[in-house]
Amino acid sequence: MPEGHTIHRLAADHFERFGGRSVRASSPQGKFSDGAELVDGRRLEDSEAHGKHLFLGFGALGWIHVHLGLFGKVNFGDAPAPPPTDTVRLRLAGPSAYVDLRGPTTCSLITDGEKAAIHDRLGPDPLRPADDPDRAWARISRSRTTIAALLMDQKIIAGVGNVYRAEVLFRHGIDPYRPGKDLTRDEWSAIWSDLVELMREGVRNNRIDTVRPEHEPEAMGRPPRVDDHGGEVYVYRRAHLPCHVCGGEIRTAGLAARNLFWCATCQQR
DNA sequence: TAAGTATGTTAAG
DNA sequence: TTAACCTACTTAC
Repeated sequence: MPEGHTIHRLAADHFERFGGRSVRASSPQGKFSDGAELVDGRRLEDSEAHGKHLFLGFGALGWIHVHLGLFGKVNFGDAPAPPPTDTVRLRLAGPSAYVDLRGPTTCSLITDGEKAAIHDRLGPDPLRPADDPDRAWARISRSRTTIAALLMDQKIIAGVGNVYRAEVLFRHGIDPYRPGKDLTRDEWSAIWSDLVELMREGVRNNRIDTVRPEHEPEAMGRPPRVDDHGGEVYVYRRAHLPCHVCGGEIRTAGLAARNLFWCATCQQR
């Protein structure tokens, strides 16, 4: 269940378990049999993430490109690997560990050139240290589209999904319906650096936590209310519940085919 | 058993 | 704007 932090964590976890070693590869479900056959016995030489895209490098053979989509899941385990279930698109197995990939939107073998084309159509990623937030600002500051929609557009900024968008807008008191061009440069700088911190912590903990210390359950005298995805949040999936800061009712609405959550009191135009 | 839902994206209309 | 795709889990009947 993937926003960018999940994918960066997966890149690190794959390399930690399989990096520099040859792996056995198979596709029990069948849709990646050709690719798995080519990869089988090769050495994992590199792993990389950009936004929600994962790349596993096998040298001259190319890269396995994985996108989890909405349903994709990855499951690591220790050797010996049990028999795979029939929905496993890709299993990689080494001497000490295995990993199963299920339900991805994309799992294919690509060339360096195809990988470069994917990077080209993605915006800067808060988790890639060299990436430049000004590239996103150039688009946002000229756009009449709402900031909530812009934050989900991977061409503009890569790796932010429905949870981070809702939470970062709350943390900065910005109405999700505000047009991008009405943001100030300072607001954008603050959003970007906040995303860098939040998403790095997301990679470390493998979950999304966005609640500031002073609003944490212990500090507020309320019971911990951890969302299904695993973290403590202000607004995501908290429709009709009281805002942690002002007590007002959290609102929800559809925006760009996804559920948006916000506090109309704390988040102003 | 069926329906509904989910941290996503693309393509068709 | 809508449908389609991929999986697993929860809830309703």
